[in-house]
Amino acid sequence: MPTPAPTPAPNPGDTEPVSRRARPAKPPLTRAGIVAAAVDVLDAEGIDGLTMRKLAQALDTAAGSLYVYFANRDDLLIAAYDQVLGELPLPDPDAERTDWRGQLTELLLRAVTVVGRHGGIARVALGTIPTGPNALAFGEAVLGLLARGGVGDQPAAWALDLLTLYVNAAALEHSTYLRRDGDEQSVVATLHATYAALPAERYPHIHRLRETLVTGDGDERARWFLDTMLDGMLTAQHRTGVRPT
Amino acid sequence: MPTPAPTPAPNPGDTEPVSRRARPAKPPLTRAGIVAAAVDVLDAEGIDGLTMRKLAQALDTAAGSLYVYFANRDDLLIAAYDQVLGELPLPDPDAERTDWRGQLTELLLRAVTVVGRHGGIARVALGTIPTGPNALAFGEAVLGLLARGGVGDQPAAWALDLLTLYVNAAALEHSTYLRRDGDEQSVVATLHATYAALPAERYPHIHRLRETLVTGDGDERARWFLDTMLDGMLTAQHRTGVRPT
DNA sequence: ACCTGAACACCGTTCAAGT
DNA sequence: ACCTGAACACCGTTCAAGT
Repeated sequence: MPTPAPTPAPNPGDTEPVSRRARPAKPPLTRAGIVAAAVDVLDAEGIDGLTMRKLAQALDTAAGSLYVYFANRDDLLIAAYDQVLGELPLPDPDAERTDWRGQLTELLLRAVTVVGRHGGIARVALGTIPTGPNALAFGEAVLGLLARGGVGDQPAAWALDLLTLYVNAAALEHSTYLRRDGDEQSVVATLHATYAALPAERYPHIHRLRETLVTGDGDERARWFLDTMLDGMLTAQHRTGVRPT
Repeated sequence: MPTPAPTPAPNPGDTEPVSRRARPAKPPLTRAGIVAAAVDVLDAEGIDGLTMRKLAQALDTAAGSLYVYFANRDDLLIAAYDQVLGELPLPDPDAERTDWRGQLTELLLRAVTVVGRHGGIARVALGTIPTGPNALAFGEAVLGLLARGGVGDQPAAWALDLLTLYVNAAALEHSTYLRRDGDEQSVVATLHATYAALPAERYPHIHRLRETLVTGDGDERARWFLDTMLDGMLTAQHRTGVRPT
């Protein structure tokens, strides 16, 4: 809620007093204020429930007013995504050589949690490469940790792309688990039932792995992914003689 | 129950052909026919352009009729996704031990291409685990190849999840490149310009890697991903003493 | 059993008119 | 410069009524 600025002292040259008794002169909207409200609506209603009209209502304005600050709904969603990413604490880039691998793991897990808790906003970052300030700061942090691990330039660049993709896809999946209709357990139970009902002759591997396929929560899978990925990258470097500094 | 009104007296000025032969008794709709038409609309208009009303128009029926065959639009999109996956040729599961790694790579690349050429349909497979018949067949094929490579059960299960995620995310990205507004080159050029414009002091790693970050097309990145992933999985197995059969 | 047309309750976006 | 209200051109979904 924006609080009206208190008038400090009667300024002689002030052009202010226009006597607007009709309404107590709402302060103008701002991009920041709109984005903050957008995240609130997002959390309450999900990304599909975040409509220009509902957002305007939450801000006590008309839908058309939003177009002064955002070109369209997509533009607004992109801003909301970057706002959400801003909740993610990043490792200090100047910190001395602590455990880069552990830090990268924690950063990745936190990113999935943060993005995944905001009603499917992850969807706007899939299919495009986010370039908002917080997305860039995240990228910079990841590249910094990879560089400290001695990962080469091209692998690091591609790894950033892949990690971003993973974070958003995992976050989106997490979002769907958090929906009203069913928790993670029931989703997993349904999936398991689907696998268990398959004919073993036609789907021998799925049938054999029907338990294994649904084993492990998001954290466990994310850790496995990152470990495997980094092992693979370091193996390749070992082969080509590159060494961590 | 109200008695149906008797047939009204024929209107003499009626120019409308009363005979039913005017229209040759349209055959009833089918799920398969609707899905096929849906993919056509999808290819022409993209996933956001695939509306129940446009699809009905393409089928020369009313939008409401579609709800006899599909519970809602999401249900239809899921069916369209599986239909698209059906275009993907799968390796013969009975083939004798040929190059499993090469086959897996080709399967992955083809999957990205096939799913990516259909107007963003990949989006419906992100955030959920597809369980249509063709999605299951794809999963069975991937698990088969991994098993032939001697990959353990849990890594194989998680790898399937990860590969599915990658295919759909990469396909979605590919779809956005194929949109009318800009080809891949212009998207990449814009991204590169964004990186190049960043202050080097605040984003040293991104600035240093501004060229490297935009190097490599989808194929190259997919190959790198799979190679790295498999290297990592086989390394871990090597550590724990598991051996390919 | 299936299809139709109309209705309902919404959308994003634009724009003349106000302040 | 910003906001408002109304309008435009759409949506997904439901349902009584027809065949």
